[in-house]
Amino acid sequence: MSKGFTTKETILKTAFELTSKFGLESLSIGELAKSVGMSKSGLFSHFKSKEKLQLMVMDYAAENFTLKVVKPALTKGRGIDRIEAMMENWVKWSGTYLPGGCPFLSAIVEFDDRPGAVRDHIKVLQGTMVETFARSVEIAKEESQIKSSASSEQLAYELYSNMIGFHIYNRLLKDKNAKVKFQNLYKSILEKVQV
Amino acid sequence: MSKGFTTKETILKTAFELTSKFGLESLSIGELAKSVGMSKSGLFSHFKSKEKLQLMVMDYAAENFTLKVVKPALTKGRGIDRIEAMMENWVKWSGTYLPGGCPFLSAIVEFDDRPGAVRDHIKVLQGTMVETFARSVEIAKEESQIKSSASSEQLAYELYSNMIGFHIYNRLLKDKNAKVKFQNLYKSILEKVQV
DNA sequence: AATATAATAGCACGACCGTTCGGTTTGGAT
DNA sequence: ATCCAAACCGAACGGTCGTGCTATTATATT
Repeated sequence: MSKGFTTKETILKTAFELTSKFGLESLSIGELAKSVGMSKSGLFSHFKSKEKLQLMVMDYAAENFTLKVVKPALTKGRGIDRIEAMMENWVKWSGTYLPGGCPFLSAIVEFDDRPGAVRDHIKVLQGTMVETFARSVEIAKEESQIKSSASSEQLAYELYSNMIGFHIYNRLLKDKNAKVKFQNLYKSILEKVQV
Repeated sequence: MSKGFTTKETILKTAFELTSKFGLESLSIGELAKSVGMSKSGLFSHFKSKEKLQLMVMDYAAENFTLKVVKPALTKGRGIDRIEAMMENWVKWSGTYLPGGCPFLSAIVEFDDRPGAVRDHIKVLQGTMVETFARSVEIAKEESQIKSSASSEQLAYELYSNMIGFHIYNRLLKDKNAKVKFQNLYKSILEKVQV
């Protein structure tokens, strides 16, 4: 019971890193086994199919995101501070913590045209992530820090778009001012609706 | 001379569509040959390597983007009208013209961690695309429609992020209001700096 | 119409893919 | 110390991948 759990965790951690670097699609069982240092079949027996592995990697990534981005922001008070903390945590996550690109983004673009369990799962995970943003905006509205007329769905969309934009500017274009642009945008997004 | 050119164009068109649906990475020569209706080796001889094929597909996509998004907007007058036309053309391109997702976006996330000719090429193409946006903002500044204090680089970033955000909301999350959110954002981005 | 050249097909190659199976090693409970 | 189940390995399977090679067919030029 214990041993199996430990190695499975090790596998998922390595798989998470490989996915960040090369995408969920290119994550091959043979290569993963080599990275972990065990046999292909030994690794495979932990997951009964590649699809199940992919699903678990996405869950691992989601937990990681919650742990590194969402949870630390909860120590901040309810309102705009918390939203800004989540934005800054995201920059750190995307820019320094991850060994490669955002595992969700690659999964999204790789699977949004392939119907199946993986696609459905990513959709759910990204949906809850967007809802988390929308909820934090709602809280800021309850605290009278954001105009009650503002749409939390719209704001969540704007914050989300900014995150993806930063990621591409930072990773592909290697824009040195990507972080500043990101901060400028989320601040002006919030200013616009601030009471 | 003529025949070769025609079939090569046919191949690239099909490859462009397959890339839109499944990504540049998953574009396999065998599958592409089957779609076009010719033999694997016959198709392969047109491109001396898979990498060259990928580069040409990206060029094809860039031409297509220019043709469908940038060029039609040039009929509009210099200034904000033209910027808004490009935004609307992009929605049409991304939402209705393409058979799948944005071929650039998939290429970006698939290759931003794989050094090589493909990565370098995408970087150049996306760079010029962003510069096109920045340039159209510059023009609007020359026409005194946008404050001269506004940073065209910053605005290009904001417009670009919005485009990617829309794409994900529309394709993965299947948000029915994605287009409205997109329009709201680019309008508020432009309003903010309008003279 | 003859000829040179481009375009395409067929076949084979080594490598890797996900998956299965039979056997071996290992760890924890009795 | 014994025993059983869990963990792991090695080898092999049918497929697909990109890429050569040789031969054949179609096209363009003279």
